[in-house]
Amino acid sequence: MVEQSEQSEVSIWLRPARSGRGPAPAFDRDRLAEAGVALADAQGLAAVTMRAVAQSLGSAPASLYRYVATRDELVELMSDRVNAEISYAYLGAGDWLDDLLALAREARAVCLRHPWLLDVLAAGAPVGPRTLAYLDRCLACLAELPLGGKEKLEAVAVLQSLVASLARAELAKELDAAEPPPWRRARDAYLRHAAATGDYPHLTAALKSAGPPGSKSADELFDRIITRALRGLLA
Amino acid sequence: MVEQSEQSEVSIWLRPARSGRGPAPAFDRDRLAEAGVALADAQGLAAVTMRAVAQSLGSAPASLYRYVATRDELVELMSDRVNAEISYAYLGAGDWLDDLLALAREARAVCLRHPWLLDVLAAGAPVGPRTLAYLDRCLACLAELPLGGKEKLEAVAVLQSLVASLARAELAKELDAAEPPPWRRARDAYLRHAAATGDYPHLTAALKSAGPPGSKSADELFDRIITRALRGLLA
DNA sequence: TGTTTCTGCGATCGCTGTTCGCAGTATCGT
DNA sequence: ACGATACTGCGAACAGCGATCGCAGAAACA
Repeated sequence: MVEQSEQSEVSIWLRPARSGRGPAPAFDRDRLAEAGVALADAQGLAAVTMRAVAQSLGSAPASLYRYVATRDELVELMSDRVNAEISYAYLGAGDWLDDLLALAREARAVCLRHPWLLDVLAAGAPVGPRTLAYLDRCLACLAELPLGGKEKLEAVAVLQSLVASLARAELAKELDAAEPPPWRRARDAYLRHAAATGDYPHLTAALKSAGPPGSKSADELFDRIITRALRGLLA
Repeated sequence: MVEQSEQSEVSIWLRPARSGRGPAPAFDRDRLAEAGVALADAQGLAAVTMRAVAQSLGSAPASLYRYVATRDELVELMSDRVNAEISYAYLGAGDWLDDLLALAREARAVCLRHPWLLDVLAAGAPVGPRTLAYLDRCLACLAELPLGGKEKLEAVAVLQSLVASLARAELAKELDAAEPPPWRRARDAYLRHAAATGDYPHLTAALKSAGPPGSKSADELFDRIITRALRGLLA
C-alpha cells in the first residue's frame, strides 16, 4: 500500500467522487448541493450547517465529510449548481454588447433568486464547471475586441462585480419594503433620531421629501448602468 | 426600582456609554474599535474575535460585553471608525459630479486600506455618525438635481455599491499578484486543467495570450467607470 | 473465501458568541 | 459621614459550530 497522496489542497472538481471499492454512497455531490441550496434559499447562508444539511438529508451530523472536505467546498458546490439556471437562449441576436448584456441579465436573475449567492461571491469567487461555462460565454462576446487575454478576464471580473453590486442594491431596496428585520428597526430609529438633530441637513431633507414615484423600473436602470459602465470599461 | 427598559433592540449609537454610577470603565468604545480595526487590518475580519480583541486590550475574554451588546455592534463601531479617514478637502472645486467623484475616490481609498470593510458593507451597511456625515456630503452633491429624496438616497446607495465592487475587483487583482493563498493554488490548478480540456475555448485562449501590459491605471479606470455609471444612473 | 477499501455512525476536540454570578468600587442621596 | 445603589472587571460556564478519529459493517476485487 503506497502512501495515499494528500488529496487535500486539490480542488473538489478534480477529485473523483468515489474510487470503486466499498459500498455505494447514499448520495452524490449534487444532492448535497441541492439540499444546501434549499436551506440557504429558505433561511440564509448561515443556516447551511454541516449538521443541518446532514439532517435534511436524513444522515448523521458529520456524515457530509465523506463527500466534501470542508464546508467551503459544500458552498462551492452550491455556488456552481445555481449556474445551471442560466439560459443562453437569447444570445446571438445582436452585437457583442447585446449578448454581454443578456448574460449580465441572466446572472442578475440568479443572484436575485438566491441572495446568499452574493455573500459567496463576495468572499472570493469559487470556480466550478458551470461557472466556467458562463465565464466562457462572456469571454466569447469579447472575442473580436482588440484586447489582451488578461484584460478580457479582468473586464469580465469587473462586470461580475458590477452585476453583484447592483443585485445587492436591488435586494436591499426590496428588503426595506418588506417586514422589518429585528436589527433594522434599531437602525431606522437611529436614522430618524439623527435626521432630527439637524447635523445632517441633506439627509434630513432627503428623508422628508416623498418625491414622485420611482419613474424608472429596476430592469431599465440595470441595463443602463451596465451598458454605460461596460463602455467606460472597454472603450 | 422600576423595571429597566429593555435596552436591547436599540442601536448602540443611541445607547449612552455609561450611566454615571460605579467605577470608570477601563476603555471607551472608540478604543475597542481601534483594537478591532488593527486586528482586522492585520489578519482579516475573522480574526476579530471577542476574545482576541479583549486580549489585545489586556482584558478578560468576555469583558467586551460591558461595552457592546454583541459582536456585530463591535464591527459596527469599527465600520464607522474608519470613516474618520475620509478627507473632505477636495470638495467644492468643480461641479457636483466632480465632488461626487472625489467622495467616491475617498471611499475607495478607505476600502483599499481596510479590505475587511467590504465584507462588512456586503452584509447590510451599518450606519454610524461618521458614516452619516459621509452620506450627507454625497446627498449635498445631488441637492440641486431635480430628483425626489428617495431617488437621491437610492442613487447614493448604488454609488456605494459600485465603489465597493470596484474596490473588491482591485483587491482581487492585487491578491492574484501576491503570494498564493492556500486555496488559490487549488483553484488555479483546476483552472489550468479546465483550460486544457478544451471545453472552454475562449477561456483557454484568454489564459494563453499574455497580451500587452495593462494600458490604463486602476485610478483612471475607476474614475471612468464611476463617472459613466453615474451619468447612466442620474441622467 | 479472504483481503481490501470504502461506507455511515457516534464520540470528541477546539473554537466561537454569549450568559451569568461574584466580589469590588465609585458615585449618589441623605 | 455613611449606607444604598449601580456600575465595574473577572472567571466559569453553555450551546453551537467546523472538523477529526476510530469503529463496525458491507461491497468489490483477488
